[in-house]
Amino acid sequence: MTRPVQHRRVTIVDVARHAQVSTTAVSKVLRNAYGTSPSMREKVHQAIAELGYRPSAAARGLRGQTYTLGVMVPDIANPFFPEVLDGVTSWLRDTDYQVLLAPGCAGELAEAKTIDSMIDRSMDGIILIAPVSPRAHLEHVAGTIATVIVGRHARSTIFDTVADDDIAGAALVVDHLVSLGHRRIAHIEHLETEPSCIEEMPNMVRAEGYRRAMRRHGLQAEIDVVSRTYTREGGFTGARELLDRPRRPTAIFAGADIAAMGALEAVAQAGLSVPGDISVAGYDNTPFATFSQVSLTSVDQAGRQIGADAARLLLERIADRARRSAQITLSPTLVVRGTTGPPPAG
Amino acid sequence: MTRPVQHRRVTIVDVARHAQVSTTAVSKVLRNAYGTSPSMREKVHQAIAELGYRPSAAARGLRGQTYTLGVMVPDIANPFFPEVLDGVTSWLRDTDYQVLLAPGCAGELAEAKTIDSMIDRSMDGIILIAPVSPRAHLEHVAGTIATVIVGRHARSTIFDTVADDDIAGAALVVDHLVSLGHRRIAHIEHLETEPSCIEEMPNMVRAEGYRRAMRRHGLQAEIDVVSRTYTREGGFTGARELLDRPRRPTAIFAGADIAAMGALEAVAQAGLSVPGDISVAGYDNTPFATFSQVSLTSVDQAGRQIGADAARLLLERIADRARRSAQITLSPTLVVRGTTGPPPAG
DNA sequence: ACTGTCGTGGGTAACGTTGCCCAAATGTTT
DNA sequence: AAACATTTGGGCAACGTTACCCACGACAGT
Repeated sequence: MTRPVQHRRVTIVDVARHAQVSTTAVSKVLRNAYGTSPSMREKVHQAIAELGYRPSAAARGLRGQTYTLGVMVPDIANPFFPEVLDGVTSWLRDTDYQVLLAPGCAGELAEAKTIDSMIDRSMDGIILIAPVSPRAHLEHVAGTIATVIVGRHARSTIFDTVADDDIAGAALVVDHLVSLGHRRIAHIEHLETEPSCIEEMPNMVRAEGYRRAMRRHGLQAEIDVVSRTYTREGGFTGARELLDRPRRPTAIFAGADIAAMGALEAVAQAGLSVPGDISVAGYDNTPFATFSQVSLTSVDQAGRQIGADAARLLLERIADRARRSAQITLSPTLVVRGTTGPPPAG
Repeated sequence: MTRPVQHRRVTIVDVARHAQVSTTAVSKVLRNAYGTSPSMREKVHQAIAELGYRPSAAARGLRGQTYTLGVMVPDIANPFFPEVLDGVTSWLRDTDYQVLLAPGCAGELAEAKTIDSMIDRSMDGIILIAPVSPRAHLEHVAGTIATVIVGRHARSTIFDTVADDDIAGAALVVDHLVSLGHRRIAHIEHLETEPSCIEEMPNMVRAEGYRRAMRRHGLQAEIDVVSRTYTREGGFTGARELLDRPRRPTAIFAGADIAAMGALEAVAQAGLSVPGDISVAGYDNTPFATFSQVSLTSVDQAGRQIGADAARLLLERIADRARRSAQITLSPTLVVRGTTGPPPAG
């Protein structure tokens, strides 16, 4: 039964004393800065190991770096985001940076609070995934802290962006469905309740891509969009509305797998079969879509790659805040599975 | 085109000057400490608002509190954890605390690194979900930082625990299957590669609960456990092994929904129907299980409640580090759905 | 009038780290 | 041999906040 004594934390001063050098020396070794001899490095490293010293991020933060990167995800329950996160962390594996996730940011207000809290904690940089804040606010944030924005189709001089080509992704789905013989193809989009900087958001671009592709195929008269959210609930009610139409669509393209999931439920509940009576496609190619009982046709936007690129850009921007901004656009691919097929005859 | 000037951060000194009071006064108002008159509070609050002041967590951390709580999750892709997290954040909604998530902790080494990084960042407290570290290490951590452990069936004087009664949960599944007429009920368990403090882990307790329930029904001869991991892959290969048995089980109880998902795939791939040829049950009652196309019978362990309890205990422990430790055990319930039914005749 | 007590406010020294500067010793060029 | 460059190490002052003290005036009870 060891007594849980409250030890005072080992500091750089303890290490310096133990290694018989100055605190400056220890600090230099820690940051492998200029002006350290091999023998000194040796002594210091040994002292660090013997005392089990760990630098205080708080004290470092007060002076500058914290070696902490923040990632904001809009919805932790959406299975697409873990994949992006995985890309981020695996890119940072061999660095000194620690990634921390800020969860639960529903709405512009909560998002601003979350971003502020990351700034307050002196993080070295942040990755914002599909933020809903107005453009001007993002610019302001990026002026304060190194920032990479994922998903938004924006171009700024002070932040970098990584996004999927949502126009192309939506076109892949429409092209696929048209080539199967569909004409009445409907879309379930995500609509923010607070309308700010709409046209930059990935969901809006997907809807626009759908419309353009439909027009390209001469199907402008068949364009049919219902506005919900990218959630199971949104997909469910959206699909139900579509199924109640006098001329029911023969295919539903949901802007996200999680919405497609809800749509599939609505279709099943209506007693219709997939893809016999109606085809359903999603977006994101989440693990759920690959599940063989579901086998959802979906657009793959390479979440891991997005995450890795975002991490890389963030490190570059931390190293040089004034460097030219970069915009990376990744090309999506279509993964055809069992939920899409030819429309019913007649 | 606003020029992105690098503003110096607004500090407590600026606020003090602007409000014509001392920094001490501002600090007191911020923490609503003793010794502030209403008029002073008024002045300070106005100055804070006018300057847009935000306290630096780094500086606060150096002195004591950071108002930051850390949550470690073992696997961000497992859909059960978002639910727990949701419970945590909703309980903390109206407090000054910010929750940060530390992702990706596969294995004991990565876990230790993650915990250390939270301690380095002077977090006020941490919630560890199903940690795999040895008992002694957890005690040591809890001696350094306020700690609540979720999932482990442990009892300590210095950390609190919240767990589901996994023995009872496993029994619910076995009882249900037996009442349907099953006898050959197999179990897919999760086995850590690094074997430390095995018997405390929820997965091991579930397996033990399965064994006890089988014995209670006089089915000790039918006990059949395959060891994998709580992943889709683990469930898939585990189920395949079970299906290849000369005397194939009539029911499979996977220790987690995500493993049950893999098991369902293996069953489908073997050309068997659920629940006609074989029944499948899971654990956690994740959103996936509720999906009507899957309709997985599963044990609900009230993730939101677990998270809320953990948050509450953590705040209590932060307020009083010496208080008696608490152990909360929640009773699971069984949600019967479509993947379980009577065994095939003969 | 004299001692306490209370309410109100401020001064100051940390907390642990790092960037800037300077000093001494050593090596290199003219 | 003198002048200069380079390497090696340390002193010191921040960074922004808070806990601990002390000072002052007002007011109550002797």
